[in-house]
Amino acid sequence: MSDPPLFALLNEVSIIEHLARNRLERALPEGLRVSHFVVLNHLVRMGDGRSLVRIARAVQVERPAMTNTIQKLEARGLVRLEPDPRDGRGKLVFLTPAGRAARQEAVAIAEAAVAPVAGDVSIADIESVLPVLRRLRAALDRARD
Amino acid sequence: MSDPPLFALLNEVSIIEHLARNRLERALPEGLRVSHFVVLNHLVRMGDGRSLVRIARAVQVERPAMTNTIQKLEARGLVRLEPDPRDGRGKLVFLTPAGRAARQEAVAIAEAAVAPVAGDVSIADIESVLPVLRRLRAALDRARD
DNA sequence: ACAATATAGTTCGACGACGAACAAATGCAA
DNA sequence: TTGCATTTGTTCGTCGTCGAACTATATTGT
Repeated sequence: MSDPPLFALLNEVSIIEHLARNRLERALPEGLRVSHFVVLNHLVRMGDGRSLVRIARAVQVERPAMTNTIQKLEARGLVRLEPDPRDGRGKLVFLTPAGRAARQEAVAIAEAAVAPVAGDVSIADIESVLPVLRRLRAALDRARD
Repeated sequence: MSDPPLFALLNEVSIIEHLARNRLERALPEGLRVSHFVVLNHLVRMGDGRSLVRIARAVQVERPAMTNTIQKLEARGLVRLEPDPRDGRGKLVFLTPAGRAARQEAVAIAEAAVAPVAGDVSIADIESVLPVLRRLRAALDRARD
């Protein structure tokens, strides 16, 4: 009656994701959602000037969700849009200075939010686990239609 | 400019959760949501005759979400409700035979859905990873207000 | 016993994400 | 070139989850 190991793993993953997301959501400044933070983070780390679809694919949301997120970020002045000079359909997303500042602040908040658990999971633990998770992620990504 | 290891871990977790959830959602029979499946699964594994709040806490959703989920399950005849004889406010949730059958079918579907990734992640991999994740989950759970 | 507080379940309004469908622009094929 | 399929970003309708607020019942403190 016990679960296959992969189920147990996905179950843990699901609960961790939920707890971490809720925790971060509450810690972030009023109105800045986790989805916004993820996009800001992505743009800082991978470079801005990317199209909506490209960002959407990278952070695993559908295009309408990204339209919504980017509109919120633009309304907050954290992001600026320009038409793609090479593709009349596309828009390119650029970070504003305010966007970079907000991201930096959010990272600090996020670090503080997860700090309490750092004592229970060591760096070595994490690094032993990461390769497997990356492989799992890659496999799931590949298996996606 | 690189992430703290714990961030990288949570990032992988978040993506894996998203991919796995989407994949399962599409594989499940029409109208049976992942949230429904999670509840059925919980009742089979941990025993039925539990209250809504208790189930809600176990599967990490808020009470209104559980009210909604249980109402859907009841409408489908997968679950039956009885007043708690020891607490006039409470309702106890019981699985119906149809509910157990639906769960069994859903488990088979879920197993088939994740089968393609089994080749990339061995049982040994999973078991090496599980203890760390459980510790992380417990830490996050404890740190929750 | 009785008032104050907490808890179970629900309803409500807001919000984010999804799939479907659309217009505009691009790419490909004959 | 012209016609068809693809892609980009958007809008729309639906749905699930959340927090706040409410009723009814329990529990606690005095």
